[in-house]
Amino acid sequence: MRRFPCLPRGTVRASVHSKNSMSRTLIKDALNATAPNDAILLQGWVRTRRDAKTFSFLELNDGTCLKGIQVIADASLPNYAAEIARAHTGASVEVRGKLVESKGSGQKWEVVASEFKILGEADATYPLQKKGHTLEFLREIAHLRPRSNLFGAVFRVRSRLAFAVHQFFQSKNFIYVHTPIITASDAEGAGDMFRVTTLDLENPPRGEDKRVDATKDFFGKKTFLTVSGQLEGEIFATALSNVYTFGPTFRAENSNTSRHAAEFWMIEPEVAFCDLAGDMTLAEEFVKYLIRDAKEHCAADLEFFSKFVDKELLARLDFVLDKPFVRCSYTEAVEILEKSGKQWEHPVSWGANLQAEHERYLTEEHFKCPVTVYNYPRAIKAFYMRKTDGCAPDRQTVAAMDLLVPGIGEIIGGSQREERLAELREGMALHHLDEKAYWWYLDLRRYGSVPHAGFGLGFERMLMFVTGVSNIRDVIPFARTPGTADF
RNA sequence: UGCCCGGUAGCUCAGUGGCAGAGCAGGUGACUGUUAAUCACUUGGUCGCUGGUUCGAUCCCAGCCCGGGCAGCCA
Repeated sequence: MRRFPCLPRGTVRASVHSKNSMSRTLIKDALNATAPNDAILLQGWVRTRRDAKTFSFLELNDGTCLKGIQVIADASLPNYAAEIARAHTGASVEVRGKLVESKGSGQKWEVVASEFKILGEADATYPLQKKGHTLEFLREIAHLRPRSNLFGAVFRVRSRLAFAVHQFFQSKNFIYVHTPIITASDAEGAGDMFRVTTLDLENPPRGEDKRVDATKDFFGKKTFLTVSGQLEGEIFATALSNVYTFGPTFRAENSNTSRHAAEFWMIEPEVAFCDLAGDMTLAEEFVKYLIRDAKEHCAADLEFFSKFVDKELLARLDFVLDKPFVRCSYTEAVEILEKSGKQWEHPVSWGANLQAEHERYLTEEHFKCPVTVYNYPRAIKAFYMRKTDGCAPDRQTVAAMDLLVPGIGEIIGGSQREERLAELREGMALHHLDEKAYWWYLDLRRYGSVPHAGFGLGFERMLMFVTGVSNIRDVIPFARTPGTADF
């Protein structure tokens, strides 16, 4: 659909093939009208039809907002008998008529049709019914589910929040960096990677040792889909000061949970001249900004979620906005868990990773609030995290932090990075990494190194938190999970 | 990948070792400024697949496939 800049905001030229040039009004704008309108053109999909003796009610939705608009099609319309019978749920239609104040209750405006045309019929096999469907069923018809109330709302919020991500960082003078999707570094430690290759898998080139010869591959070496843009982000942070990435991320783990996907979108800010405390503050501000933005710009959609998905959603979002997030060191967290008197499936002890049950207890039961846990044992965290000064030898920690939220668990993971060359090399040795593969990363510490920190926010997990939708597959247009890459 | 639960009409589900059920959707009719309208009637089935037990299996057993939940991995 072509947009014409001369038209008022929200109007779109109906079609270059139209008999006349009346502009399309989006249903969102029609519902927000401040005055009646004698000539209006609506285009959208029929949600439901109710027939009276001498006319029909049609509820029309075009995805621009949650609500549909009520259209009155009178039996005196010349094509009424033929067309109205075809106006089933799901059909696409074009309506010309008058926007008038509704005689019925339940809506302010409605459209009395003077012309009514079915553009695309939807017969009885159309899978979306007026009744509610299970999320599992809707996943199987991911090509049609955006036409449902829930998924329309989810993807409107997704779009808005993606925009808000940029607004937040741009307003703080962060530079947006496009880090590569294809990467040759296979030891970032963030999980299994998808191999990228153009080699003939049936008959790959082999070296003298009979092993597949990766030097014959497209890039002359083994390559993978990125699991994180962080290392490249650090390159730009140590040049442009404040940067962020926002793009797709890939993990080839065989994870079958409601909060893992093989392809997801991650936001990774990286801040030069910043320590862990500053990193935690930025994370908290960021999360609150996104929530506030959704509440402001997606109010109707959020109300829908709180009515049909999670009754406590709005109260929880307000609560999160009102309170400062709790900050709790790993060592304190372990003490809390040990003193809780709970029977843990996974035992708690200093040095062991916090398990989901532990994280859930901290954020949902003990603090009842988002919690940032920081300073984790060095042995269980990544090589690039900054070694904490002055630790007891058997309790060495690094400046890592995880932001935990009720219902979802970890939504952000971040750290202050090790900026000291000697300590970084020590960390790499500890994790058995080959320095040669990271020569450029080490160079950042050789030349003008600065303290810096950053984190990764899982965009879909944030959407789950904001919408109350409890499965990650339902906040991604087309989810990629083990065994599933449909559409 | 491990543990657990499920798969019966288009959808949501009930059910039984012996003729396959309901609600909704669809169809027909009635009624109505209706709001997931209402009322009456009505069409609709490879009971996930394969094999086994049995006179007889949708039901019991085994294997497989698919979906979901939880755990691990993490964002």
